[in-house]
Amino acid sequence: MPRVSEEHLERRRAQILDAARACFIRKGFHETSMQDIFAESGLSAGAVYRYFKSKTEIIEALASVAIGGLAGYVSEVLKEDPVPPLDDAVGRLTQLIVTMVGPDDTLRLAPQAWALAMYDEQFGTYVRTRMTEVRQLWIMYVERLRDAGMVPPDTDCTAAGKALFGMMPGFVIQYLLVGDLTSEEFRRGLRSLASPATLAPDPA
Amino acid sequence: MPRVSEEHLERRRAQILDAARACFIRKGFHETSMQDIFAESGLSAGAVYRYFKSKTEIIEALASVAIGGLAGYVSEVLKEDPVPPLDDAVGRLTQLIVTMVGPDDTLRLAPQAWALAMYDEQFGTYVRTRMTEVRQLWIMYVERLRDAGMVPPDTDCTAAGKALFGMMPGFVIQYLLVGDLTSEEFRRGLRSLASPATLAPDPA
Amino acid sequence: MPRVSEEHLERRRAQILDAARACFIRKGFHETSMQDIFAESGLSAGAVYRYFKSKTEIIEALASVAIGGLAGYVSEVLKEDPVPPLDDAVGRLTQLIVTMVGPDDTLRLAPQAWALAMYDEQFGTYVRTRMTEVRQLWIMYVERLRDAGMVPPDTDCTAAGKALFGMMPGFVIQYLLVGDLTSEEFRRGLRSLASPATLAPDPA
Amino acid sequence: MPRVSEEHLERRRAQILDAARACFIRKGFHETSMQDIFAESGLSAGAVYRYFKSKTEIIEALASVAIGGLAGYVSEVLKEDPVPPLDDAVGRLTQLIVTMVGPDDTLRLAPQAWALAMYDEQFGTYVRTRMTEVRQLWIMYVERLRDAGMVPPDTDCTAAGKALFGMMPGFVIQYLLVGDLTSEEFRRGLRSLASPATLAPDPA
DNA sequence: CATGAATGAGATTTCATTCAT
DNA sequence: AATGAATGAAATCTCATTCAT
Repeated sequence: MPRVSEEHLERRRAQILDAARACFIRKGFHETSMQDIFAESGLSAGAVYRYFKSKTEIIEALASVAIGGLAGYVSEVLKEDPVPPLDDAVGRLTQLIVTMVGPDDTLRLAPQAWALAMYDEQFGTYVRTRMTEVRQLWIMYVERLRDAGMVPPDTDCTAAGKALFGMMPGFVIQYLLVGDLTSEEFRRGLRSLASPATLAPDPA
Repeated sequence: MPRVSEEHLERRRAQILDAARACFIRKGFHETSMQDIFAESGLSAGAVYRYFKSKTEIIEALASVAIGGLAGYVSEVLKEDPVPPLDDAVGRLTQLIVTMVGPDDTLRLAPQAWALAMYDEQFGTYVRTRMTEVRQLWIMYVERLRDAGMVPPDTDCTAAGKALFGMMPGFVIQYLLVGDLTSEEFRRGLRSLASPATLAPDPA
Repeated sequence: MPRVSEEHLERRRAQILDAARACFIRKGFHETSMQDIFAESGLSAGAVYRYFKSKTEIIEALASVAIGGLAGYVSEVLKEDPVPPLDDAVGRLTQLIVTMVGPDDTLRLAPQAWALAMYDEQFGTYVRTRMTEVRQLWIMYVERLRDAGMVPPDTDCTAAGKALFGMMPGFVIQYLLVGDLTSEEFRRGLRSLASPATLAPDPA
Repeated sequence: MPRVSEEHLERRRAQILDAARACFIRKGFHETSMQDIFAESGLSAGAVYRYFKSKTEIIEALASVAIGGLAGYVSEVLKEDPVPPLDDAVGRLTQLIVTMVGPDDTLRLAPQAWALAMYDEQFGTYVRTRMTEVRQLWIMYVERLRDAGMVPPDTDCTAAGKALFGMMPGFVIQYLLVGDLTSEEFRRGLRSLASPATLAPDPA
């Protein structure tokens, strides 16, 4: 069935990734065997290996999406003009996470991707790079808050950006794993904490 | 025959867990083979299997520590009297994470444990339970903040507790995986954000 | 449909054999995959299979040439009139081997063909037949030496022919594998040994 | 069944090599599957892989013996004092080949080993080294013939040694593959050719 | 208590070959 | 005539686990 359209090839790749994603969510990267993927996709071994040259390549394709999938949207929200208030920004991004998990479950693989990054040198490097990029968006966002007078002029924007970026994994874990957290509740929680009264007296 | 001291048994178990931990950190749960653990521990297959009846049991032993290891300390800090300010509480607990990673690397397994919990029914249940317990401590902490007048009386303490609890995974990931975040910086970041000026106007 | 010239077909066959030969020399018959041959020839699977109905057929086509390729020339030299002296005959045939390896490397497959003949019933029969034919030429050559008075009248021509034929593999191996033997040196070596003084006293 | 004697280990290795040798002779290195070796040896996959870490290692173990197996004996014969006549030396070594094929068929693998050496870089180097060593014995043998006055004083001993060494592969192939040559016949053939009358007139 | 040889199912990947287009 | 996607059996090797010693 040769001489096949570019679109056909693309569909096949998607078919394989869909199958692999389903398996990985159900059983994990390593407990999923290639046989599982053949069965789930309805393709033969040879067919799958025509599109991906190893299991690792499939894992990395999906894990990369799980890690980088949100990046574009984060940028969109955080660069909005005028600069959105913090609870809006966080609330909309967590909301986005929720809606994205729906149609394309890839985000459910994020914890597995973090785990993989902890011991796989190469994938770890990729993940660190992507995380640093996205975190940089948060840092720039805090700089804009500062320029807008919404945080004090002497704010350590890098530190604040790291703290904000750090809210996302916590939301993801509670949303995906514990399963009892909504975007709205998270936002509400944030709002109540945003007061100097919660802080230790300034050391200065 | 036997007649071996309780202490001896405990030492053997520790020896095996130490070896397994080192392997798991280096290669991950599933890429680590039992033979890797035999080699790292200097024990024979038979010896290891006398103390743990399967690889799963070893994984679960360590993953449980990675998940629950901090629980006791969290309680200590959050129940302190008088109730510590938010940045103190968070700062001390992230500090604790940092110092705990030193002597006993088990915490480095936390991301792998989260990942495992995503698809392993039984372990997932365990993790959810433990997380909920620890999160409950944060919720109670917010209630004490409220009683002390440090957050408004109408605060949704559950929501706020979830938000606070959610800071921890973000710190862990940035600390372990990206490797460029200190406890002090995280705290500083939090402090600058704790202001109503960062928030959208109250919808009410 | 078709309407393709005989010449075209012949060219395609040659193209495939050229590619296969290159692969076989580089990687051996069995380590070479059909996909290697497709790539080397620049043809598709379907195209190759139109001209050869199996990998075995390709191997046999080339192995046969490797075994039988010299036969015609051997005959030419050994049947020359007047009968050439032994060192001339051997020298010219080894020389021929050397010059033949140049333009068409097929001879480099000879050791693989011998090996194949050792365990492949059918190919072994073919090789035995061809070897026996060529060896017969050597035997007839010795008979002519005898008739010309160059070896004693009671010479066992069969035995002597086998001994002479046996020089060829030794030359091929040293030439192809060790790579430090020339036709001229081989001939010189032979000359110095051709003396009754090297022999044990006649048992008679 | 641990804590096993050195001898047991040695027996197992031998058992595996025996099985592999039988398979390799019957089907060739590459047509023999590891399953074939498991079946022939009566051992499990795991057991075989405890003793040899790859199929290649088994092939090389046997191919090395096939190549180097005779070396010790060659030395013994060629260094004998007084220096044995050429037909004796060749006759006794071919005789040795014949008797060695009997009890331990490894020699039957020689053609496969030559073939392998043609394209396997590493094994090729090994084979070249061993061949050069053994050939050196022949060269030294010719030097002793010269010193004993059995060949002319101006003999090119290297060339003559190469020619003599070259008789062996020819004998092996005719003996193993065609199967109609005896050591005695080969020797007889040599004797009849050892006369200056067979040679072209000296060019000098 | 401890050893470590042995098991054998199962993992990933390759490969000769076919056939719809 | 030619393509090349697809097949699926089979290849090599690994691994958690057992049990005779």
